[in-house]
Amino acid sequence: MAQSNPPFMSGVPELLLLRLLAQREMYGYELVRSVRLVTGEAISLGEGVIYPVLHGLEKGGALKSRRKTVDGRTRVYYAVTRKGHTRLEKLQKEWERIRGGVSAALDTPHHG
Amino acid sequence: MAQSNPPFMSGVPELLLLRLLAQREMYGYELVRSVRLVTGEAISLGEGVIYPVLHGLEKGGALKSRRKTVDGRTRVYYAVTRKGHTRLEKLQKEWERIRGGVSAALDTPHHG
DNA sequence: TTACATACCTTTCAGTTCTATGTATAGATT
DNA sequence: AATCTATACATAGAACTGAAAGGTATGTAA
Repeated sequence: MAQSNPPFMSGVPELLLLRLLAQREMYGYELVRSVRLVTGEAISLGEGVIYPVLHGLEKGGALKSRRKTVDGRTRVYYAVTRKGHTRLEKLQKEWERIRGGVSAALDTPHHG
Repeated sequence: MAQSNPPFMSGVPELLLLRLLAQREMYGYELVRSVRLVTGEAISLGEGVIYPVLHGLEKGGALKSRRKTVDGRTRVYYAVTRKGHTRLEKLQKEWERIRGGVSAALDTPHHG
């Protein structure tokens, strides 16, 4: 069946990519591996997820890209703009709000 | 504009409703207020969100309902079935996985 | 009779992730 | 030479699902 919309993932790819790129510029394929790494293998994003998000963020002015050829291969490096930093902060606050709300609900002891 | 797909909310309504109903049976309108309460006002779900989720869960066998008239008003009370408990546990684990992954990523210190 | 809170429900919209698929090159293996 | 694997970018289509808006109806209070 291939469950196409797993729960709790909306907004997560965007947040993770912005966060990683806020540390240093990276290219798409590198981000695929990096997401797995920094999330402790908990979250894995395919290229089909990563690239559309990168393109969308660049279109929206949150990222800027530059091409670079390394070992005969062309890579597209992405970096966060000022606008992207603002977007990242906003997303982080939003994540914290939802996370806190869900935690509060789950921490309520239930008899069962 | 009314941002129709806010980030980080996918799966959250279902998780919260199952969790609340695991404590005691409740009716739709009551759940609307209860969600706000237990999340410390962080999360608010409208009736247009609640009812479809309840119907979907009942259809899937996770909830069972019974009608009850109180003060001349008919209420539909929902309770979690065994299947619903299984579903809740699964969702909780899933939430914990994503939450952990994102936390790990965000906790990584970044130079900026 | 007006207004409001309660109580239920459906329709429509729109945004997002995911899988699957496709192209192309470099390097290693056979 | 041929094949395989990893790298690197990209798009298309499907499925899911939360939100807003609208609709019906009743009890209570002003």
